[in-house]
Amino acid sequence: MASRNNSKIAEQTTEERIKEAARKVFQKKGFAATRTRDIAEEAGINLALLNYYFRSKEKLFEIIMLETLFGFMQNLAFIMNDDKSTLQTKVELIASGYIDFIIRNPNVPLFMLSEMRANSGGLLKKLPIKQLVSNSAFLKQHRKAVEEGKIAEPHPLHFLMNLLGLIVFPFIGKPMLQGISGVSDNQFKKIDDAKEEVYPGLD
Amino acid sequence: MASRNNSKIAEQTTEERIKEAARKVFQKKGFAATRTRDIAEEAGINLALLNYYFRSKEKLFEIIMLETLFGFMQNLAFIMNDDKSTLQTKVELIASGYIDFIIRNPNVPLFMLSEMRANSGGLLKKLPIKQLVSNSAFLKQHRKAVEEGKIAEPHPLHFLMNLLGLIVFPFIGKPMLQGISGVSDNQFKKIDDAKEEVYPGLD
DNA sequence: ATTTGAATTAAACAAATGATTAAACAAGTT
DNA sequence: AACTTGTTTAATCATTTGTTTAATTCAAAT
Repeated sequence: MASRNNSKIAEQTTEERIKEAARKVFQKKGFAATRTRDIAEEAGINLALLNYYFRSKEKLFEIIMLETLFGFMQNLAFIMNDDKSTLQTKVELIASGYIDFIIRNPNVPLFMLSEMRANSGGLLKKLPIKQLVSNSAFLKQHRKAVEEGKIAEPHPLHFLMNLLGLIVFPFIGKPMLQGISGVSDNQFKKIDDAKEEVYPGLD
Repeated sequence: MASRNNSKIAEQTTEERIKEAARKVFQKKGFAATRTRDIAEEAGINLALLNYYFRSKEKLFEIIMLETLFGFMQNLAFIMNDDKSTLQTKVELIASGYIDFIIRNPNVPLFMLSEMRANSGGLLKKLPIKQLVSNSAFLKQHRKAVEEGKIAEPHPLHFLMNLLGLIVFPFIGKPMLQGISGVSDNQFKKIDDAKEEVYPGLD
């Protein structure tokens, strides 16, 4: 049991500490802008430990990326596979669930979108989300709603993209729009009412 | 028309060549991931010329960023200040105009969103877009439409964000959603019909 | 033809950065 | 105590990267 380092911060192994710091810094600044020394400092550990536990910056990043992707997805997949909830409810749940998620992890959306482009598009294949989505209750309900003429957008992926865009964009676009319009910060507070703006014609 | 070096690449001064290369690489990979040597190579010039014409990587980036911002904005501002077009038409114009813009500059949205966060939020203040938007015809028409109950979203900024999100997100989210769902590329081709999906209940 | 100044190049520099090494340390085992 | 094993640290290495310098080319002006 050499794993207890009671001296300093926590009931937390150094490996966890490094990962947590890496997650924080990576998500905030992206892979390229992150220096291993940033992570080491944030974690309060020696630089060499990063390479001791994880072999390289890339390896560590890949782990963080996968975990981030997974955390982002499981929420969605869970809701989409609920047989009991209606489509309307699902949309609301996805919206409110993701809004909560983004509030807790403000940097994740842009982080994922950015890093997915440059580096790690292939990482998605390591996650079993494809099946989770492809035969979900959501898909069936959506198809039915389209047939009944309740939803204009026939492609479920477009529907999902539009929904996610409505949820995510106010957050990632905030600094830009804010800079443009010079609107104050608390005017943005109401953003989490966004769920009521999402496809209001649904019900 | 004397000084024409028609032999090689272009009717283009090296300074322009560097800027063009810088725009391309910066927009694609972001500031941190871009090496000055990448730009030099892309431009087909000697590395030192980059510092000869533009003093540093930062300076060059700032120029590219400002120009990108401006190009992204002037389109919007122009449409929003047209007194003759209706709000409905404006929305359609903004949508189709931006879709065209994004198709021509696929990397710009994510580039702007990413770099705005980390580096250069203050650059927006160097552009006279604030006024252009704040007393635009769009704003008045939007207010009127809200009073008449034709638009649910009362805040023009939210309205704009939702609109831009609907336009932009399918593009920047494409690699992600595509990876998740494993959908083919040509299924995404129809994306530019997005304008018809934007606030369909308006008319 | 010579001069002049801008444009361009090859080379090098200095700082940053990812990674490694060798030694020290702590804790358990014999 | 001596030994082993996993952990940590300080120092260093090797490469990358932004920038600079000094020399060279080139085109126009004198």
